[in-house]
Amino acid sequence: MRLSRKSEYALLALIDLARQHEKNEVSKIVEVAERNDIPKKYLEQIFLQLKGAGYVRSIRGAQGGYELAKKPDEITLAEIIRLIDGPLASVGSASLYYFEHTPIEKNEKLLRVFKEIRDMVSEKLENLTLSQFV
Amino acid sequence: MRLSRKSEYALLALIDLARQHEKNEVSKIVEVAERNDIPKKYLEQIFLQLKGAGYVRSIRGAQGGYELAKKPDEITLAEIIRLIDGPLASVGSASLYYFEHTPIEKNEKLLRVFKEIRDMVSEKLENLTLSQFV
DNA sequence: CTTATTGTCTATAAATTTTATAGACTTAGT
DNA sequence: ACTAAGTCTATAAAATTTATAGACAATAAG
Repeated sequence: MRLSRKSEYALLALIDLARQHEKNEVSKIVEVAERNDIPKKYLEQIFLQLKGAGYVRSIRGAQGGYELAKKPDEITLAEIIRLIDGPLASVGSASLYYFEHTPIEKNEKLLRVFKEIRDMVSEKLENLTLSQFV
Repeated sequence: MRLSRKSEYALLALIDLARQHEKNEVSKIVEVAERNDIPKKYLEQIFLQLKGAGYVRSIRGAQGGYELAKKPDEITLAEIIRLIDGPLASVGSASLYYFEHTPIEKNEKLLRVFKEIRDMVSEKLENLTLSQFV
């Protein structure tokens, strides 16, 4: 899978929150944005999406901000990338979570190769959590 | 990396040519297109690109067509995908052939993960040739 | 030597995705 | 009240993907 800029931002922002998590601190969007060179307005949207999926919690109003909604070791790279970018697989027809028919199915051996690659990639990303990157 | 439809078409078309290669036969674009359900006009462009890169040869005029310019076991999946889609890596900053700076470089450990994934994927695709799929 | 067949080349278009930016609104602390 | 922060929805600019169109060039067959 190709990571979008948005996924890269999401991972960096979550790791940032994971660091604050250790200090039991809440971060404002603008702080996370500045620390990681992420456009603030874009990060707002990303956090909303992460919040909708239950990875972060927000506190509104003055002195508000964001914090992780789970422990850093309970959030894997795989689920974040799937949330933001969709399939980990290289082709839709090799994807489990986002299957769709694509021309490559015409050649079974070829399809098998991309399923094997998907397996290697998922295995790796599903076993890495935010806690490994703080 | 995410494979584009175009890459899927290119692989299928090349494998088709590899089959004809065994019979020492030339294929017309329209034949390859029909056998593999590829839009003919799109396949024209793909073949032109593959020709430019030296993977296929064309014979012009009546009774013309396309054939492989190399032996099937001399063409790897990796090089075709790189030609059509660019980087195998998930992020530009983990790519050797198409390196570019991206935000993820801010976290070295994270970058290392995507370099490891790139290595696994390249290793696999560089060791598979068209001959394995005829 | 004319015609039919097939590849060549370049432009363009439609759709989708990516990468944001804008601004009005809501909530909560002081 | 006022200010600081998150919320929500719309929109836009750019890039990429996925083709389609059509005029042109080369070659074989009759």
